Amino acid sequence: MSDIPIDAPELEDTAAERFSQARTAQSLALLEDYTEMIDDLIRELGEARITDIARQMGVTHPTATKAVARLKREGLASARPYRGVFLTEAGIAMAERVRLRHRVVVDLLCAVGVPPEAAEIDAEGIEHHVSDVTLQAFEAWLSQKAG
Amino acid sequence: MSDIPIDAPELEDTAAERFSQARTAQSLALLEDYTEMIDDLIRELGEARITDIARQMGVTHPTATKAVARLKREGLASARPYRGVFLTEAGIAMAERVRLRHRVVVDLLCAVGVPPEAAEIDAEGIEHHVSDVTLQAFEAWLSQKAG
DNA sequence: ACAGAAATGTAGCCGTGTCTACATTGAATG
DNA sequence: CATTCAATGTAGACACGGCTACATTTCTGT
Ligand SMILES: [Mn+2]
Ligand SMILES: [Mn+2]
Ligand SMILES: [Mn+2]
Ligand SMILES: [Mn+2]
Repeated sequence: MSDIPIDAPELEDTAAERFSQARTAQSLALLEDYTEMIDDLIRELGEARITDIARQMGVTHPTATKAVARLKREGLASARPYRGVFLTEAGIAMAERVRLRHRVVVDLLCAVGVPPEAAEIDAEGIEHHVSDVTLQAFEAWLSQKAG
Repeated sequence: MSDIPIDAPELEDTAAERFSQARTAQSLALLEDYTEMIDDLIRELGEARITDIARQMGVTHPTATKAVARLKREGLASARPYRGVFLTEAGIAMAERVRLRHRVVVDLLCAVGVPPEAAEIDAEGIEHHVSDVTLQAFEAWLSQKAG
């Protein structure tokens, strides 16, 4: 690196980096959705059971079990057989971060005229691809618009 | 359906639908990125070779080959051994649709103050989760802002 | 306390997307 | 024309995320 030949094409080389970053973001999406949603369940019901997690995600219970196994493997959750699922500190942190992003994305979509129903649906996918700098820009724009 | 019990919780049932739609959108993301990018290559270089496709996507050439196989299977591309890859009518249509969405998303992000570099990166993931109604809202908002 | 129902666990299948390693083909160079 | 190298094909491994089917455990109502 730092070896950028003068006049090199190199125009396209950045595309690979974009796609790569999008793939990385996507690989985190499932973890983000599960942590946020498990946190929701704990807040609302006092616990997060596999059945509820599965229903909430729209998947079967073995799929939810596998996802929780991955959460545990990545240090985001803890669970013991036949007991509810709990989030670690890291899991709670991820849940809160993703909840904030979800809300801000929905707010921004609504603010530019997207119907709330569509905003809520699209935000579920968009949120995972909003970088910190973009999130800050959204927040700044929203507060400037309101204030 | 049409059997909505009065006072039912049912609040959470919509979440599953959101997640499900996000998963569907994601399953199309790879096809969209490849069609758009192959179309770009054909425009710029006159042909889309596996090596170029792979470099552009930031993957190895067997990965690109498999992706092209899926494009063919889904009727979006055609290719014969040791020849370049071509898009079908459906593939070209998808490429153009996705290119429009990409551009509109970047424009909107920039318009609300996201730095162009970040806008370009984030748009690569966001574009796949922008529904038609949201796209229209973006376009309306942008043209209203400009006009 | 017990039987039945509900929840959870587990095994194993499939499709996808990534990779490495190796085989084959095509193109360029002398 | 022969050699060599780049491009392409192909095989096979792995991780992931979805599913069905079946086993086990826990909860619940009588
Ligand atoms: Mn989401
Ligand atoms: Mn969300
Ligand atoms: Mn993309
Ligand atoms: Mn794009």
